[in-house]
Amino acid sequence: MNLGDLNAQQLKAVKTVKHPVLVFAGAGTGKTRVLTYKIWHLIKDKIYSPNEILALTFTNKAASEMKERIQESVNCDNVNVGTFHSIGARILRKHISYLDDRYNSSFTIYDVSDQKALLKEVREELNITESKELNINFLRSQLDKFKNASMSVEEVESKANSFEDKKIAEVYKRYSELLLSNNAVDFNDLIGMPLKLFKHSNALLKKYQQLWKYILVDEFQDTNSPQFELISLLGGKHQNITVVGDDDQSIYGWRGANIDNILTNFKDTFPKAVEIKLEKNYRSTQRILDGAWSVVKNNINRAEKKLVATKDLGEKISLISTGSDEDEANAICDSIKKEIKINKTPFNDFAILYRTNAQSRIIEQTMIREGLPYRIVGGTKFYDRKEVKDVLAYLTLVCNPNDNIALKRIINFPVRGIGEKSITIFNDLASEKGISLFESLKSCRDIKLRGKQQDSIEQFYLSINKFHDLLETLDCKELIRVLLEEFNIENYYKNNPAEQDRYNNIQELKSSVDHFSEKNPGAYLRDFLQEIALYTDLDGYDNSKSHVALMTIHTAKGLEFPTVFVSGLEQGLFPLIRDDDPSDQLEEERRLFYVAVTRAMERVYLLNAQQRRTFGGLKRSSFRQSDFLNEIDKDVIKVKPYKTVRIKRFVRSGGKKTFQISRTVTQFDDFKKGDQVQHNLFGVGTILVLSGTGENQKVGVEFDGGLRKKLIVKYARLKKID
DNA sequence: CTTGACGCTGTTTTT
DNA sequence: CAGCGTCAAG
Repeated sequence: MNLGDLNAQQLKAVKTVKHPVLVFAGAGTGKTRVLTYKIWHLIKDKIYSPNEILALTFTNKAASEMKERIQESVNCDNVNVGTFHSIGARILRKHISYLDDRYNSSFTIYDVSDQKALLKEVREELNITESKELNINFLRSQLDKFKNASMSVEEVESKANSFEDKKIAEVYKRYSELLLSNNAVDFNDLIGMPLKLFKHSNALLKKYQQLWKYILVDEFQDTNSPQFELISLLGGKHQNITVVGDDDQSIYGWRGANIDNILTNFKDTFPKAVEIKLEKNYRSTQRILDGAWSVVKNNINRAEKKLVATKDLGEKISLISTGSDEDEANAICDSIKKEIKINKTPFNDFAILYRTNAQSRIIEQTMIREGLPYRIVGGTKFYDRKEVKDVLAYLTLVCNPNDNIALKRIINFPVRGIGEKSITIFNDLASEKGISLFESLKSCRDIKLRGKQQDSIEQFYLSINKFHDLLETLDCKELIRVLLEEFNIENYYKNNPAEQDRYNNIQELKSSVDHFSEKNPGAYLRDFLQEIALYTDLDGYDNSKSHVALMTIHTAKGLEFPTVFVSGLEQGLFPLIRDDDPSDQLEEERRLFYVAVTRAMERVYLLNAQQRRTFGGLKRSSFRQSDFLNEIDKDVIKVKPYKTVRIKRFVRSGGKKTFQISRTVTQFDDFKKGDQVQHNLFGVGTILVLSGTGENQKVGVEFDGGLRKKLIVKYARLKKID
């Protein structure tokens, strides 16, 4: 590393230390570079020592990449780099009981499905299971809203006027009580509770202000109000804070991200802030940037800026309109094959992006049929699988016996003959005695149950307790093995031929525990559980493998690919608009489009379909093309005609003559007569004759200077010049 | 208490 | 097309 590697603006961002710094860093302008160079600079020039630096990111992937780069450059691993949520969890592990002494450091982090399970209980308790309006998803979104706005239960209660609002307030209250008695927190609490901690204890705040003397924040445009408040508190005293972000890439408004944090709030809170704009783009061609900009510039709420490419103009953006989602997928696969044929591009140069996860299905099927290797990043996560969650619930309960959600999940798995009725009995007993549900299992002998049930409950209770006592002495690696054995979980799957996938997933879980335990010697089981709770599928994504990457645009943020396909450019899908849309939602969709296009280094394909199957093929809906395609600068677009021809082949089966659609051939000719082409050796030429198609296409070319050559497209590295 | 069949409903994006 | 809840039968 060398400060000479940086351009003037980057250098200024790195060297400005004694002021708050706000860096507007457009896509591909070296945002991560500025952050890592700055940390390197702070450490190397002994301005701060590594453990005095706190760097916050939004994804684990960004955090570990930054860690790695710091490790390489200054060879130290004690810089505090982490996601907001993981740093929050770390603070809570130390101090959570200060907030309420019924909490302890073994608390569980609830994910969405745990939250839903808890809300289900609340709905039953409050007798609102009949209400369609107060459904679980709605309630969850309300709780999210409250917590993103740092509203306490009391505040919500006092503002509730209508019957419905009062019910929602009741839900919030009961939900919070149950979290407490379960010794559990939700995702929002990982930010909200440390914030509360610092607000309540000035001594603690001071301690952390002295501990973390320099703060850096990545993707600052994605911060929500509690996150902004948290860094304002931590950095407010010493004012040593650098935030880096791009308002054009703010795409998490629905999660509470407040774009005003980067546009105005930072400058209001830190009036001495130095503002720096990075507008030199090192990633994309000028046409790609122009195309992306021509759409996002229609937003009203944005800071005025325009990226300049350091690369040349590049190729035009291709627009392919197809008749159906199947054809869209075909067009993508054909285009990939063609690029591979002509340019010898490896598979991992391509990314296929979409607005919703549901779109991946048809593309995936087509990729399989065409024999193209692919990898879906994100979507349903490994740790969300039922069997994996079951085992995790065992581990969770062992760590935190107060966790009723975990307990209920496994009390009858594998089957112990304990149903709803028995649980109610234990529940009553627990509230009568004022003990946890788990503790109430101890008294199973005093309860009207069949002897067999009593035996199995007693066994269950004693075993969980035993593992709980072993937590400190047994390594996670061994613990999971003994546990799987003791509760007969592994055999349950192993002996059932229909459950082999699940058995394999359990094996994979075991190896992920091993991996964790080797990477973090001496770590507790609860640390593993925390890592999993904050894990996303992106974290395991390795783009060095030769696969085409399929993911949502949200997941793709921060990544780059030579060639990017953006599918589903249809009004209603992208932009995805609902009936009750607030107008600023369209602006966020535009930013999402901007993010999608600026992932590309060399080539962009925009695709849409007139008809698309929804609800797994049951319904077919028609769409008109996306408004974004009207907004985009026509000069950077090249419309590619595309049509498919289905070949019907007659087959005989059992005397009956039927036909099959054997293959979809796409008329997507690679070269036409008269095309201008570029050859590595022979230079520029014109195509005179053509023969064969697809794999075997041959061309006769006359190159400048009169040289005539006959070439096989597959081997000649011909490039078409637009 | 468990199992299986059936009908309903919902599709944004994720730490 | 799921994933859920409900219901009836074993």
